[in-house]
Amino acid sequence: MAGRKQFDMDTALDAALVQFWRAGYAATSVDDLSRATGLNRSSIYSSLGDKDTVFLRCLDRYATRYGGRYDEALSCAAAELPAAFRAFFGVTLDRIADPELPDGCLIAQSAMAIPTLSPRVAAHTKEVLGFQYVRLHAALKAGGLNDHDAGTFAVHVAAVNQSLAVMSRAGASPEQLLAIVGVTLDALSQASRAPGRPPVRSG
Amino acid sequence: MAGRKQFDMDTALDAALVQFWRAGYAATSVDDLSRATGLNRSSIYSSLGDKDTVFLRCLDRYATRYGGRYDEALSCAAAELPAAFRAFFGVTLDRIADPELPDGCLIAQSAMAIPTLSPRVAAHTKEVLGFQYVRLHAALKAGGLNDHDAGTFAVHVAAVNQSLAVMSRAGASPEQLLAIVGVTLDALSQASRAPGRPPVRSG
DNA sequence: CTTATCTTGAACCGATTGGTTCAAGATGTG
DNA sequence: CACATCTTGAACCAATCGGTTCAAGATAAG
Repeated sequence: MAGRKQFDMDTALDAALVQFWRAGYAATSVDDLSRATGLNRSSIYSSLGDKDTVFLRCLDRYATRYGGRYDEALSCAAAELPAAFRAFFGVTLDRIADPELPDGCLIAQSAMAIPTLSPRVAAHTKEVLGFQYVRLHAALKAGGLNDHDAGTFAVHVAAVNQSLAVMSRAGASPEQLLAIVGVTLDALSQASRAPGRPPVRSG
Repeated sequence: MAGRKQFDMDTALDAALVQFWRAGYAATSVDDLSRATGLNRSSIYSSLGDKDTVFLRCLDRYATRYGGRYDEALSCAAAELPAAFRAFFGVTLDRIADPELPDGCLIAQSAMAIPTLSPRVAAHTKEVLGFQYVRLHAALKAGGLNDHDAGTFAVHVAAVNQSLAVMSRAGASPEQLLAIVGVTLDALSQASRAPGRPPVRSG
């Protein structure tokens, strides 16, 4: 028919994603998005939608991209549970080590900001976090853990994974991040080796 | 001399603290502080300082208040290491369970927002986080762990403690939060029982 | 009551917020 | 070229942002 799109939607969304990822929702203005994407203010509203919509798209983009990598890492859980979870944390650690990407985690950041987010965005954030729990729980059961242990470790691993974002932003070294996940991986292989004994005793 | 202060500084600072704690730095305006404290806009600037200063005061207030409780919890580390750390996490869990206080953790929130904070506030946030690490490291050594293990568990415990804030904001149940710390406490008592063997093997 | 201090409300500042509208220009197709 | 689409810059809106100033009022000590 006529003039095609002159900007790359993927590139623009990636730029917006990095902006939100670095500064968070509240500290990112539409002008910031305009600067980051190189798109005009009006183009953002006509092509990407309002701030909330852009943020939701970025959340989905982030979740889809890294969710796939997490799935891949966990795919060998049935055969080698500890190795699978070492790979799982490796996805996060690699992302943190990438100098082109912001530290932290967009999901964790959004979770912290939930009380200030619109109901739409808040609900979506919780949904994405729930997905990760399901993913982890399935992998742990595939690895031979019983239902209770799988639930325990799933929420623990999810929490530790989120904490890497906080600690990296606080200036933790790669060695320190490795130490954080090391304790968890050790506990996991212990539980994996002795599947009969409940690994968590609160007494 | 003349007219005394007519507002309670402690009450006002507590109100400001809760506001920052709930909404974070970026999502809190000076008007929000005015509403929360009940103080007039001009009174805030004359009595509490500008936004950055008020935030710094709240950070200190938060750190002092809960830091003391953490110290108290860890005081029995030399005698009963696992019990001390169960009490340590208990401080955080009790705070989360308190319906009058916001979920999450002001320090963790500030750490996530570091890229958007002023250098002054960012540096202070890192400082406060460093204090907690030192506190944990000392307790772990007092409990009999060697230097390497103490460093490993100190950063792990600090990370897990921060993660409780994220997970609670994301809607995690008290049982799930208990499961998160349960894995860590189990790994710790394991290491405490076998102090010779390094509890973290990355192979 | 006088006086010195504290507190208040309100106005003001320039800048920025999220969001909308529109006319002009760029683009590539037919 | 003519046409339809896409993109742009700019202006505009009401609202809010952080920050400052100041005169009026409240307060309690002397």
